[in-house]
Parts: sequence; structure tokens; C-alpha cells
Amino acid sequence: MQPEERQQRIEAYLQRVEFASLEELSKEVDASQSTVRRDLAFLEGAGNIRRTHGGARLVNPRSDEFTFSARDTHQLAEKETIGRAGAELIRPGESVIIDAGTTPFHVARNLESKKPQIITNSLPVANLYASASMVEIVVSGGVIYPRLGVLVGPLAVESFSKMHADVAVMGAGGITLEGISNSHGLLVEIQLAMMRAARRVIFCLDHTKFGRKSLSHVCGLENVHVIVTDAAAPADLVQALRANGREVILAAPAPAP
Amino acid sequence: MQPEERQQRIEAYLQRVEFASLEELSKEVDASQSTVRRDLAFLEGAGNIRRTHGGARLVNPRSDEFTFSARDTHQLAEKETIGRAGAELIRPGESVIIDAGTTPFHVARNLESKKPQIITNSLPVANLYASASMVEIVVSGGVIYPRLGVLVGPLAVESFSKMHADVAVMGAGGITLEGISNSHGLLVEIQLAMMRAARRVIFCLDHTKFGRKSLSHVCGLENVHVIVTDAAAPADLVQALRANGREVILAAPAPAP
DNA sequence: ATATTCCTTGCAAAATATTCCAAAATCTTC
DNA sequence: GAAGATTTTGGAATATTTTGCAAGGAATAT
Repeated sequence: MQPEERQQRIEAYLQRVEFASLEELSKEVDASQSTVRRDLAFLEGAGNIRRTHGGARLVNPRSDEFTFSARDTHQLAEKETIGRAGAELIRPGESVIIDAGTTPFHVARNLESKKPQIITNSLPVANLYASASMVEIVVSGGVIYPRLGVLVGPLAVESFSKMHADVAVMGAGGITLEGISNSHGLLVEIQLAMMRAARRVIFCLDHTKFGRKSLSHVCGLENVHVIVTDAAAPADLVQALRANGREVILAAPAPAP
Repeated sequence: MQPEERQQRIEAYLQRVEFASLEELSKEVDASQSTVRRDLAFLEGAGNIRRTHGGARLVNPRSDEFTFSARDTHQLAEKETIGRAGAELIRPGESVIIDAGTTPFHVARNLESKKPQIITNSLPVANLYASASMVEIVVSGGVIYPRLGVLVGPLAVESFSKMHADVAVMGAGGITLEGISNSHGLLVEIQLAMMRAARRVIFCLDHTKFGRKSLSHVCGLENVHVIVTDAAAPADLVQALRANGREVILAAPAPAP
């Protein structure tokens, strides 16, 4: 069997089962585990597959920044790190707009001690503090966009255009020197309304978003005040962003206790 | 079993039961308690789960855990029965306003096959269909009222006053011949807006609400078109309501499967 | 206050991954 | 075609991660 064919079969098989062990795969394509490992390493590089201890799993192409799958181990450590660093930027008692998306979600998680007023269109964020009375949380109206758990539509836009907040904590699908972009056109309008409603705009993006352009252009860099990312962000782009006048914060992993 | 699969199963199991002990979980996934602990620590980091002494619980439960659960558990069967009967009254494709509260929640649960458009200010209801694309869900804006998971405040009222729906499925704290009453004053204004927005108003109340008056008066009976309750409702009051011109439906328990 | 249960930490064993090497297969070049 | 170079493959040795267990300490119950 040709290597290419073998890799295709591995991918096809994972397409069916979502997850498979090494043994399973090596039997499926009739090759040694060493070979399958190499194939998986290659496929992982291509981005469609994710290796884990004991096997490999399909990385759902839809599972981008805005998809809240429970099984979202995508850059989890980085996002949590960014979440902590992002929360540092919020002063106690401020009103904070939290965007949909997993990275802003992690900021929200670390916000409890600041006793902020949170305004959001993200159901996961809303649920986060639905039972904790420390945090006041305002939910925008809107139609639920199925897989994302985000409220969208005119009602959502309208909600934000009537509000004012101290900070907006935003997420996105990509950032370049040309600006911010994200993968869901529906969200652009809402994100713009959020940014208009806030005095300070913080974008939280893990390093994989750097240099990437998603489908829809959101805004240029002039609307962005602070960018929080992790240490693995490409140094050249970070430097260029700083030269452009943006404050870029590289979040350091939590110190070992 | 692979770590990822195990973690998924833990999460799936918690989806079902909302809370589980270490022993329970370790038996469920057939791993040592140490391993389950580690998995839980990881899942907690991901934010979907909260560890407690003796086990773990879901952070954003898919049901009405935070509503009135302690009081509710022994009337669960009745409410489910009422929920089924209430759902019968909805025609396919209608737009339905769902009130906050556990009984309307149970109606919502039985509504999937009708492919309705749901409009609600209840987070539990919103979460119910957040990932199912069969049902379109519109969420009103508002401030989260902590333990109830309801959106309240001017934003919520305003949302409903701008909408029109076929039916409103309502809950309440009590019903007498004088009308409907509710224990949370904050909700009254919103309930009135909901009722104004709908052509048909259905109240779903278990038998314990009959003859009871709660703190705040909501409305007289003239605004109520249908009342759904369970078979244990006091016969005299039911009769009086019917004499008053209300349609009262006594929901019969579901036949054993 | 005592007892029990539960959580954390450190450790050794098992499972899995990585690296290295030789054999087989494939591709170059003549 | 054949000899040699290059790549690919399978296996073995070595690292790393994960798992289960046990001891000590914290939280909860009696």
C-alpha cells in the first residue's frame, strides 16, 4: 500500500469513529504501529488530526474559536493562561462586555474575584455565573446560533448599541497587521457593536490565531487597545503590532506553587 | 479505555445525573479513583465541571437544577405529565413563548418534535436546545436573576413588548378564582408583557398551586385561556374555573412504556 | 472532640511515545 | 537493466506519560 493511500485511509477511518487507538489503526491499514505513528505525526502537522496518548482523534474542522464543544482541548492550557492574564487587566467593579468564543470564556472564568458587571451574548458565559450571586450578569437578547451557544441577530446588535461598558473582552478567528477577522460573518456586526459600546477593547487570542485571516474582516487595528496572547505567538508579528501602537501582553504560564 | 474516551464518558454520565460520587464514576468508567480524580481535575480546568467534596457536578446543568430543585423532586412526575399535556396543545411550527419556572420548562422539553420557534427568558430552556438545530430559540435580553436562571429587568420587558407569538406557556406560584399570582415580584411585569405578546395563553400549574395565593398578583383569569394541571387538582376549584369559562385540562400520567 | 471520609502527594509499575538502527523498498544514475 | 543512493518500514532500546496504590493531611460528619 502506498503511504498516501494509507494516510487517507487513516483519515477516513477517523472520520467515521472520531477516535481510534494505535492498535486499531495499525490493524485497519495493515502496517506496523511505528508506521502509523509517523503517518499520524504527518497528519497532525496537516492539522486535520490530533494525536493523544493511546491514539488519535479527529479535530473537528468546525471546532474553531467559537465552537463550544465539551471536548475542546484545543490549546486549552494556553487559553487558560490567557484567561488569567486577561482577567488581570480588569479593575474591580468594572462593567465588562464578554464576547462569545472560548478564549473570552476563560477570561470570564477568572473574573469572579473582581465582582464585575458582565454583559455578554454567550450562553456559556451566562451559565457560568447563573447561580453565583457575586457577579451581576446581563444577557443580550437574540436568536441562539445552534452549535455556538451565541445570541445573534438584530436583537443582539440592538442590545449592545444601547449599552456602555468600561471594557470589552473580545475573541476572534485571526489577527494580522490588516486587522481582526473571524470565521462567522454573523458575529461581525455584533462584535462591532460590542466594541463601540466599550471604552477599552481587549482582544484575547491564542498564538494559533496570529498571522491567520478568517473569512470575515471585523475591524482594523486602530480599534484595538490591548492584545493578550500566549508566549508562543510569533515574535515578528508581535513586534510589528507593538510598532503599530498596540499593547501586546504575552501571558506567562501559571507559576508552579 | 483511552483517557479521552474516559473523560467523555465521565462528562456524559454527569450530563445525566448532574452529580456523581467518586466511587460511582470510577465504577462507571472502570478506572481507579485516582484516575478519575485526575480526569476531574482536568475537566474542571476546562470549565464544564465542578469538583466538590465527594464527587463532581455539572457546572451548567441541562435541566432546572438551580430553580427550585429541592422542593421539586417529589413533584417531578406530575410536572413531566403536565409538560407532555401542555406540549400537546402546541401546533407544529408555532411560535411559543416559554415562561421561566420548572413547569413551563417541562413543556419545552416535550416540544422538540413540533419544531416550534421558542421565545424565552429562561436560561434553562435556552440551554435545552442550545445545540439542537431543530428548534429555533430566541432569548430575550435581561439581567440574570441569580438562583432562578431567569432574565429580568427592563431589557427583558422591552424584548417581549416588541414581539408577537402564537402561544405563551406560563407558570405561576398560585391560582385562585381571583386570578394568578407569583412569588417573585420581579417577574410579574415580564409575565404581563409575555401574555400581551401572545394570542393564546396557557398556564401550566401542578395541583399544589391551586387555591394558593403568592405574594404578587399577576393578572385576573380573564387573560387566561387554558390551564393545564395534574389529576390531583382540587375538583371544586377546577369546576369553578370551568364555570368561569376557562378551559382546564387534567393531564393523565403517561402509560408505562 | 473524635472518627470517618475524602483529598493531595509521592512513588513504582504499566502503558505509550520517541529515538535510533538495520532491513526492505523505491528512486537515481549510469 | 544494474549498482548505488535515498526513502520508507519495522523493530528495539530508551524516555515520557499515565495509572494505581499507599501514606499523610484536610474537610466533614458524629
